[in-house]
Amino acid sequence: MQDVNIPIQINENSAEPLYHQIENQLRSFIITGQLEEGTHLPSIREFAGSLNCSVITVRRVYQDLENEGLLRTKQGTGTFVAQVEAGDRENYRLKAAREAMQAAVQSGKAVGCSEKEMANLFQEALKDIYTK
Amino acid sequence: MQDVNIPIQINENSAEPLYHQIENQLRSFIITGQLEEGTHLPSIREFAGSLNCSVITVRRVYQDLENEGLLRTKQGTGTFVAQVEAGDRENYRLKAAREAMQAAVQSGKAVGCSEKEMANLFQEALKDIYTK
Amino acid sequence: MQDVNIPIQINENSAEPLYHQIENQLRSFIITGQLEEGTHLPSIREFAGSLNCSVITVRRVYQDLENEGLLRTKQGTGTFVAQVEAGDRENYRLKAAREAMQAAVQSGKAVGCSEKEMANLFQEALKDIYTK
Amino acid sequence: MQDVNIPIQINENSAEPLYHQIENQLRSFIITGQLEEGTHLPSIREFAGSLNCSVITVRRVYQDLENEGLLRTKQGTGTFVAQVEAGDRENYRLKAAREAMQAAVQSGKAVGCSEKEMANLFQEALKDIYTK
DNA sequence: GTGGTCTAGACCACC
DNA sequence: GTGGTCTAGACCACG
Repeated sequence: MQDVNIPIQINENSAEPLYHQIENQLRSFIITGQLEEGTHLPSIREFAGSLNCSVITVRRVYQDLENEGLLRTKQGTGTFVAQVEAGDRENYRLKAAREAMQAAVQSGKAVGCSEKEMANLFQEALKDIYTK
Repeated sequence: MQDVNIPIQINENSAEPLYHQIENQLRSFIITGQLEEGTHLPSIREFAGSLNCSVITVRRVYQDLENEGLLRTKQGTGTFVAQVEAGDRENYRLKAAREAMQAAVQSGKAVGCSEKEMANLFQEALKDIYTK
Repeated sequence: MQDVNIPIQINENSAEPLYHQIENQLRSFIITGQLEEGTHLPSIREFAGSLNCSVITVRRVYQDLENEGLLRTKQGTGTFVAQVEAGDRENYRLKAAREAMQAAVQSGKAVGCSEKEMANLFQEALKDIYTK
Repeated sequence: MQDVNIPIQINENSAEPLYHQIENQLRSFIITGQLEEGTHLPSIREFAGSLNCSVITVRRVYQDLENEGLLRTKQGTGTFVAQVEAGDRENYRLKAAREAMQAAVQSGKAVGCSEKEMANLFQEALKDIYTK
């Protein structure tokens, strides 16, 4: 149980809601194990200050993730990273990636890409992103 | 110049806005050539009726696609599929697919997927979607 | 799909949060079938007005129940009672009652009640409440 | 007058506030006679240490139970179990159980349980909890 | 018109 | 100090 600094990147120009951006990144940190079980997250007020947003926005993030079972909060004490079962963690980890990939292939098929073209796009994306 | 029936599929449960679903499918039909240049689209009212949605929604769709240069509206006559240059068509065709693929790979990396895992997800998606 | 009047009872003196009271009663109406699938709920503004509370409170209620899968909301259109599978409905229906009953018996055992005493308390409660 | 070890069980995951859990269990021990009149309770600090919680929490517990007349505090000496009249003891004993049972039956009725279903739930709870 | 997001600020309960 | 609830009010996206 220790307090930590959490490097959230906010994109103000994105159409994605603020609370969504924060949620997604925080979820990633938890399910990849970069934030360990029991870690004491910053208080909502503190986090709001460092993110330069409203406490309500942070509260919503914490609450949503608590509903997902990734956080545990105790009144008067703070908010902590919950215990995540190994199986659940693996499911969480692949769920977002799988959904995005299905969507990508779907939209490729919609505009008439062949399987070969899709494979090229995939290799291209892989190279672009994993060598950054 | 002929009037046509356009098979749009609406998913009521999707979080994707209605106008977006229609736009994307109509765009696909145009850039894949399933709707030929000069084709006379249904009137806003008629289309709204057959889609069982508001005329406002269809108006927005036509307007957005006109702004993209895919449609052309003639006062008092109707809305037609515009001329699409071969190069533009190819760009259009790959743009959406490429962006979705980049997003998918990005989100995979975010949750710590290895390149191999991504490749598996890709093959899985390919099989799921192209054999449907 | 029709608009309805929903008789929510607010107890201002209760320690139970306002949004909780509303949620619980609305959930009951849905899972008991008193609100049928597809029913168009009042808009958040309208409901807030008739409940004499903030729109935010109503929004939270709708959102929580949507997360539970009991409601479905479409931007610009409104909020509707979702399709509830028969099995799910039965589970929902008994879950709250079962939990309360377990808690009651637990607390009875904690203060040393015999099984016979508990049975008396149960019969007493049954008579008090079901003959009202 | 003797010092004792008091086996309080804390459930960290419960939504029930910490001070409530402790209060309820301590109250049970007193009214069931498991803690006899005159028993010298641990000091606030000592108890807080063994429960691994804040002294503030224990102070609140002692104070609440003193207000209920179940404890008696003597400056500089400590906190003791007060005299409980036989009638009061019986009232205390049944009060919590009766209230929980009424609440359970109420919530059962709210979701449309028949009296027979309630009886089944009661028997089920009785078996679950009294045979543990 | 509908819901969706974000804000500032108040007051309470808990530790 | 912590989180929990509720408020009023603004602005945007959707139909």
